[in-house]
Amino acid sequence: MVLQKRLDYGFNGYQVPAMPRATRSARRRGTVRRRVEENQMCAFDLLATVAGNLLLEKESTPTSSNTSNQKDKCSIVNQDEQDGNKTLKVEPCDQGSCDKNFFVSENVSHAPNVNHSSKESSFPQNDDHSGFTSIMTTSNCTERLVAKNSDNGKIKNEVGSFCSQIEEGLSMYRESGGCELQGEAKTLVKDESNSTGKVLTGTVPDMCSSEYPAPFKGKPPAMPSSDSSPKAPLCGDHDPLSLLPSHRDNVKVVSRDDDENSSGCTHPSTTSRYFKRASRIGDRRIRKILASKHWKFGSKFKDETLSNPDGFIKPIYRSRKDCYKRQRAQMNVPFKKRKLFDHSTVWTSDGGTNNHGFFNSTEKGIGDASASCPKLQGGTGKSCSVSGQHTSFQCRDSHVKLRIKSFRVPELFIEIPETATVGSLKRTVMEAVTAILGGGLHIGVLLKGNKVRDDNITLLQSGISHDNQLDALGFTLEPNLSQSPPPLCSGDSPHLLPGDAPQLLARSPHNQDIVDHVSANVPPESHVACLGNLVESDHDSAPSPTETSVDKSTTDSKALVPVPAMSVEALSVVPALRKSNRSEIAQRRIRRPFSVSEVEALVQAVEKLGTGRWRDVKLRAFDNAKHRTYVDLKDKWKTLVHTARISPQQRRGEPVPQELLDRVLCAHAYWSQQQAKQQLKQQPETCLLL
DNA sequence: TTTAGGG
DNA sequence: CCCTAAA
Repeated sequence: MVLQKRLDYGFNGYQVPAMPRATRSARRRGTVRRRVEENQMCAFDLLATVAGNLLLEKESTPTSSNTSNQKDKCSIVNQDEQDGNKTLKVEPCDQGSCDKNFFVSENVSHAPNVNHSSKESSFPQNDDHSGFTSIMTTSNCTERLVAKNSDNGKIKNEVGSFCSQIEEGLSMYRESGGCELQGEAKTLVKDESNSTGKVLTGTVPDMCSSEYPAPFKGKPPAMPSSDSSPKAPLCGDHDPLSLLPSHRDNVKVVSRDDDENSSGCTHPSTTSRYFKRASRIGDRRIRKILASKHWKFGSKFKDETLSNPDGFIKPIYRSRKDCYKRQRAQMNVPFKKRKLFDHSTVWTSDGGTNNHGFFNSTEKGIGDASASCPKLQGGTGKSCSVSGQHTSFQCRDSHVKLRIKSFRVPELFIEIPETATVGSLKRTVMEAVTAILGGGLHIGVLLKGNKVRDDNITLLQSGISHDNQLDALGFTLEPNLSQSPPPLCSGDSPHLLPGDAPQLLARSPHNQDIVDHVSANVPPESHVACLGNLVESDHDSAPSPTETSVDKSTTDSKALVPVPAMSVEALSVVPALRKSNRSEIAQRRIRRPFSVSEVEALVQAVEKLGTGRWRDVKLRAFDNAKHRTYVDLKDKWKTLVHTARISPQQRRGEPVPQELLDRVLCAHAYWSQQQAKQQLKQQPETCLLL
């Protein structure tokens, strides 16, 4: 069975300067967007191809019988199962079957995301900010190496082995801090973790200060630093160089750095919320800040144009770092405000000569892409609709032939300064599209407006094979939301991000230093471009090997992405590593049990601040732990109180020292009393007033 | 955005 | 942890 699909990527819409809202759902969208952004670099080349005409061809082994039980074969979207048959190949139209195969299949499309692991060794309980901030940084880099064979445009399909290679190869970046591609070694980032990483395991001195309510003064909380984080073996660190693909003629290395971490500020909100906020913020930021400022630096990059030897023009992604640095330098923004800078989704794209263009895929746009489709049950969604036609349908041989006239790209929102050139606009759009494409696309199948979710049913079973249904058949491109679960190495230490892409940013996980942009090191003229992608580090000590949180994947991406022109590998590789199937955009955050040290910190903070001031508690004791929101802390306190009241036998999970539980009860009682007193005081007052 | 609580 | 009403 051969399905030939021609893909025309159309924009569902893009807006120039319009920035969509920020709704609660932004969180999800933000996440999605983030993901997209994360991977954006991915397929530049693909983009080019897309711009032209793409043929999506699916070749599946023909099933001789209609009753083929081989479900997979019928599914257009692949699943996890690696079935060669399910692979979608994107090929240039003119070549019906050449070796250029872009694998779009999900199987392959797992981006090598990295996990990030972060670890906070302890809660820095510094009072506030001064000393160190925590940050973890993990940058996840999404990296892609794409090899291009310039000859004849033939691309070698080396996906299988390549994927693994890449991942490993990338890891090297992290360690060495430099990558060498094609004989060019560029230092992208230095991993400073070793040098700067100090583990803070102590108690915060001030905790014992007089602030502590009288009742507790007597017992200054001792902070056991139980948290020493064992360093897990670095997974994925292998001899990178050897693994790096050497055959690529042209490798484009793009590094994206997220500066989120660099700011070093922690956000009180949940990670997922971060995204939401981030995206929103990002927009705002883009709108407001970039609009006015970006071109300050914009000019700076003007001259940077990179073109491949073979005449391929490669857009260079500059790191936003520069921009951000300036901004930061200019403003000493208070904690809350600084948040705004986090997760900015904007990166300056100077595709060569102009860098005025900023591309921002808003949550909505991207989010819709992925999210809306499923919702489109009534009919094909605007953004998701794909005009598809079947050129022919042959029941007899049980082959379904489809011709997809065009694919619609989910909404793209682009903001670009008025002063930007048309060329930059084009590039910006291109980048936006690339970002989406590079994000590891999923193909959605819509039948009469309903999304066909079950990939295992046959076309026959789904009804797609019915002639009359073909008109109702639609395909959608969906951002790949799936997260790549961190490798099994659940190292607490950030260094360990096993499967991760090389982390470009210097991280000092333990001391949680602020990571500054390392990307600065990258010479402008180098082919290494940095895309600014903010990395959200959550250095949580939570070892969650199985973690697949969206947040993480989205957040962590810092990447150095070598993107060779038109390489199949890029697509196949990147996506391949990615975990799939989680199309759910918003996933429940992974569970991260509080460690004893965290509990300690929490108890200490609550003893001091009382209940009801969770934000302060967060700031005080968990400022570095981005993944602990004040809500989380509040919830934890709730459970702690509960735990303290029940018998030890009934308790589950990591045992909390009785001493701590006692303090919990004590503090809880104390503050409850205080609260009651407060109310009593107020009662009379109100009465008097009345 | 935070708090406070229920789920 | 999530979700939300309230503030």
